Amino acid sequence: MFSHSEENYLKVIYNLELTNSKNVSTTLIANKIKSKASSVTDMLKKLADKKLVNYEKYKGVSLTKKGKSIAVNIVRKHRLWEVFLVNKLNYNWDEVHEMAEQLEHIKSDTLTNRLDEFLNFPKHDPHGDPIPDENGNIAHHKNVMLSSIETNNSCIVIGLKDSSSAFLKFLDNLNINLGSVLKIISKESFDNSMLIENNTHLISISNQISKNIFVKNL
Amino acid sequence: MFSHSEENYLKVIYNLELTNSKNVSTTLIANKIKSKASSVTDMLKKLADKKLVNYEKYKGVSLTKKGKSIAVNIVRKHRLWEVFLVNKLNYNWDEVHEMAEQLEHIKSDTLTNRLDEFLNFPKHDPHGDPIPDENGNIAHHKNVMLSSIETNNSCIVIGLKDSSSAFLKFLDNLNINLGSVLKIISKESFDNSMLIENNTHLISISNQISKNIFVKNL
DNA sequence: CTAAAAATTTAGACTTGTCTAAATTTTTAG
DNA sequence: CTAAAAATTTAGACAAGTCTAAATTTTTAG
Repeated sequence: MFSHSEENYLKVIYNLELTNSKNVSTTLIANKIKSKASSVTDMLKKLADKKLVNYEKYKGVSLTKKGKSIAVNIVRKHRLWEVFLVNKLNYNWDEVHEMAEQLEHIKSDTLTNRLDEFLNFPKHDPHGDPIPDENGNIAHHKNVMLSSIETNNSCIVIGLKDSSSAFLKFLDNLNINLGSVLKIISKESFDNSMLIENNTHLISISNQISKNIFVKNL
Repeated sequence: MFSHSEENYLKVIYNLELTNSKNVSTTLIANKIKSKASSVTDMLKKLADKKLVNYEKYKGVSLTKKGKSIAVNIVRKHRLWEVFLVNKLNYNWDEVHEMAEQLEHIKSDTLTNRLDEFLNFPKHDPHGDPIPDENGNIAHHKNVMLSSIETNNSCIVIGLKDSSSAFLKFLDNLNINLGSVLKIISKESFDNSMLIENNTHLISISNQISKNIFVKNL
């Protein structure tokens, strides 16, 4: 149906539409997939021919309904395979991205849904990102960041904005995971760092970090 | 490391070396992968440059040690994924080949071995074919075919020579599976068909069928 | 507003893997 | 043994996807 490469572009455009503006620029895509702007232009034309993106020269792209539906399906597969790797094969949350990048392109009408069932219909992947259902419906985080929680309040970690391997390992070292309950002890106004309590440990967290952790107020 | 296509050629050459002569011909490969002889010639040259096959013009190919080791690893992954699909996702043995063809190309140093462990180190895939271990060691069937069993003897089904979807469905209909115990009631000399007993059922089986079922004498 | 900078596209080339048609080699039948 | 048939290789073409370098358009700074 669609090539590995086409699927990758659609997935990347989908993710960039969520985190950036509505129309995604050529350069942004090129950086994300580590290729060149000229290569991206070529592919955008092909995707536009297939009615998967809305593309106008020099104006960037957005996904069409059809393109979005394909992208969401790739995201669904990526996240389900991540759950499989962590829950069934005992990988750590920082180890699964590359494998899932490959597994997300496996084509089968039924495999994804059987995997979903085998994993007990998980709602979130190991980084807290929501998993679209069979029909492409996907819940979205409410944008509550750790940085916005008030002193003396407690919250629970529900997701991450940046799921790079380096960031995940860093959180592991601080003993912060999905579900961790954090209490804000104090906030420093000069650098916006915060002192938080995680079980018995006191941890100082920079603003850069606290702006990348999604939480739910307790 | 190696492309999807290169891996496929190596796997096919490996399988043809087992079932056919030592040197595999261009045409045989072309038929197996449904491409053209000229395409095969091109690829054989590339594989020879990479020291994965021994290739001499007009003489066919054989795998080098390196080529064989890659091929065996692909076969290992293919068969482990088949076990996963049948044992964990409840697919039937005739439904898994195409998915496994895709999954066998997933590249990860550790994934295959973790999958192996998760599946409890299975020795055979759902069609009775042996699964190579981590070091590439692989058991081979003793070539006892159902057709060679004497009247009044019993045997147990341990594997199949032809694992095409059609043949697998056919066996399903006769209620013959891996592990089925079959008793030979009689053999017809004029067409070499045999009458066998499977639990309570009497089944007549043509010689073409009985030559494709591996068994172990009881 | 305008010139320089940045972003984007175009043109042309390259790689991988495939194909058709023609040429060559090997095998086979008589 | 030899001519026809079959198998194999070569030559040249093509599609997908990528790249560099040059041209063009848009954005930005003053």
